[in-house]
Amino acid sequence: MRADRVRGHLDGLLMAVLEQGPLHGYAIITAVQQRSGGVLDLRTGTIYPALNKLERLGLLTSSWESVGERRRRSYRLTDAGRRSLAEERTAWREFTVAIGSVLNPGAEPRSAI
Amino acid sequence: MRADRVRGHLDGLLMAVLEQGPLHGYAIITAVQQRSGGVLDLRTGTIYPALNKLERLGLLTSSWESVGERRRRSYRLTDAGRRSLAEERTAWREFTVAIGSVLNPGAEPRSAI
DNA sequence: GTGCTATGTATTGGCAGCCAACATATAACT
DNA sequence: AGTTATATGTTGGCTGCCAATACATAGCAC
Repeated sequence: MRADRVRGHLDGLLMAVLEQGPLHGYAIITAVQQRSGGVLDLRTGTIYPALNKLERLGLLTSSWESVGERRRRSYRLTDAGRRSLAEERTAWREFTVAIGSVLNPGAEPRSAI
Repeated sequence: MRADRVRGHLDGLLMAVLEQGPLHGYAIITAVQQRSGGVLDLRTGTIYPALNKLERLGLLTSSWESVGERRRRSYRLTDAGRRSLAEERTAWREFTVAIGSVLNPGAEPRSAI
C-alpha cells in the first residue's frame, strides 16, 4: 500500500504508539510497522519533522538518553497529547464512517475501530 | 471535519457514486454530500480535474447533455472503472485496518465497510 | 423587473504534508 | 573488513486537494 495515504493521520499514529510509554524515533517506526502488520513503513523524513511539530505544539516532550556511547531522543506524550489523541480517534471514526458510506452505501455504517 | 483528508481516496468516491448510473459534476458533489451525511463537501476545483484524470485513464467516459438551454456533462463508469473501483474498495479496507490497528491496538481488527 | 439563490462547468495559483535522497555515527555480527 | 542494524536528522521536491475566480442559465420571491 502507498504509505503516502497516511497523510492527515500521521499525528494520531505517532501519539498512539506513545500512549503506553515513551519511545525514541527509531522505535516509533518499528512499532508502527509491527502494529500495522508490516503495512505502514514510515520514513525518517516523515516522522522527525512531525515529532518536532508535535513537541512545538506541546503534545509531546522529548529528552536525550544515553545507551553506551549511543544517544537516543525519547518522546513522551503530554496530557495535552492524550487529549489530542482522543480527538484524533474521534476524527478517525467520523472519517471512516463518512468515506465508507460513500464507498459502500447500503452496508452497515461502522467505524474502523 | 477537514475535507482535505479525502486526499488519496477521492477517485474511489467519484467512481462509487457513478456505480449505479451516470451523473454530471454538480450531481456528483451533492451525491457525495448526501451519502456522507453532509460531512464531505467536495469543491469544483477538486472534482473537475479529478474527473478529467479518470477519463484520461479510461475509467470514465463523458458526454454532453442538454437540458433546455443548459448543458451538462455526464460521466459514466467504464468496465475498467468498475474494476478500478473494486481495487479501491480493497485498498480502503486494507488502509482502515492498518491505521485502525495502530490507532486502536487491541480492538477487534475490522474494516470500515 | 430585480435581486438572490440554485444549478452548472471550468481554470489557476497556492500550499500542506509526505517522501526520497542524502549525511552521519555507533554497534553487532560474519 | 564488510555488511547490517540501530540511531538521528535535513533539504528539496512533488502530489493532490483547496480557495478564489470566472462565467452562464434558471427559478423564485418581492
